[in-house]
Amino acid sequence: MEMKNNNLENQNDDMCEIYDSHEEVVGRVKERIPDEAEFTELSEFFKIFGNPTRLKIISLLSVEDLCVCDICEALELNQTTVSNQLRILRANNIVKYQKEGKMARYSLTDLHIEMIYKVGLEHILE
Amino acid sequence: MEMKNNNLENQNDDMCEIYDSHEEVVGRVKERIPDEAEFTELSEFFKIFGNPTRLKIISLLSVEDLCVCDICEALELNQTTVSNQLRILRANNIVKYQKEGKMARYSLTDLHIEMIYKVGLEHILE
DNA sequence: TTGTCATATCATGATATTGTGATATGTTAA
DNA sequence: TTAACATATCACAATATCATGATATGACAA
Repeated sequence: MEMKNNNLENQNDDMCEIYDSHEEVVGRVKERIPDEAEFTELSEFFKIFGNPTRLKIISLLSVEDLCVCDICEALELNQTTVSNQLRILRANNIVKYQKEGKMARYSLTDLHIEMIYKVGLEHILE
Repeated sequence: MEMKNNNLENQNDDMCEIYDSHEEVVGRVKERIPDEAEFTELSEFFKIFGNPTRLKIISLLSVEDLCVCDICEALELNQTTVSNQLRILRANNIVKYQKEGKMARYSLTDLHIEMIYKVGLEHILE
């Protein structure tokens, strides 16, 4: 298709009254988006929300802080699965925990997590 | 480990002054979370945000509506890649489009998308 | 110490997702 | 008609992610 090479030369002007030329538009929007590294980091962050088990954990913790075994019971999942997902959630700064004897009490890192979860839920329910 | 079978019998009471019994807690939080189907749908929805190319498209469209070739140019990606990701974004109700001659002008479906994107960005930048 | 419990880590096969080349569709202009 | 362009779909190899079994760690009780 060789779009890249041709695109700037053969602009069709049939919509210039309504919209700016493509060249102008492209230049303008390019300036206003984050850089590569931030997109990578952000996509890693959102990837965490893209798994039902992790979402369930986030959902539980948005109600109240819980230890691992309570999460296992509430979700009827085995301990390895929950623990593995908690590790991923921890590594991505989505949950934090506090050791209490042999237990580990997990909670959400901050309000952003709850907001994102709730806005998403709102979106799919409407 | 057989946690499931033992858990209800051998509750350790050493934290009952501070926290409710595990049984109570588990019962209570279980009631307050969505059902299986909603978690599946929500995770499919969030999965879309977990890819840098799609995030870039969302980011561009949060600045202004764009046609496919402008997106290709702005992101320096080939047309197939962009078109494929746009299909996924469409299928998941994240972008919509309007045909204008041979062009297709894409925009974000609603404000939820922009909110989620921006809260996420805020989270990783802090 | 030894045992048990709560949790974490490692390894892995099954499955899903990625970007992209090849190709198709549909629109406009000549 | 034919050609050129904008966009969409298909097919696929490379890569990533999943849940889970096996196993390790670390705390407390006996």
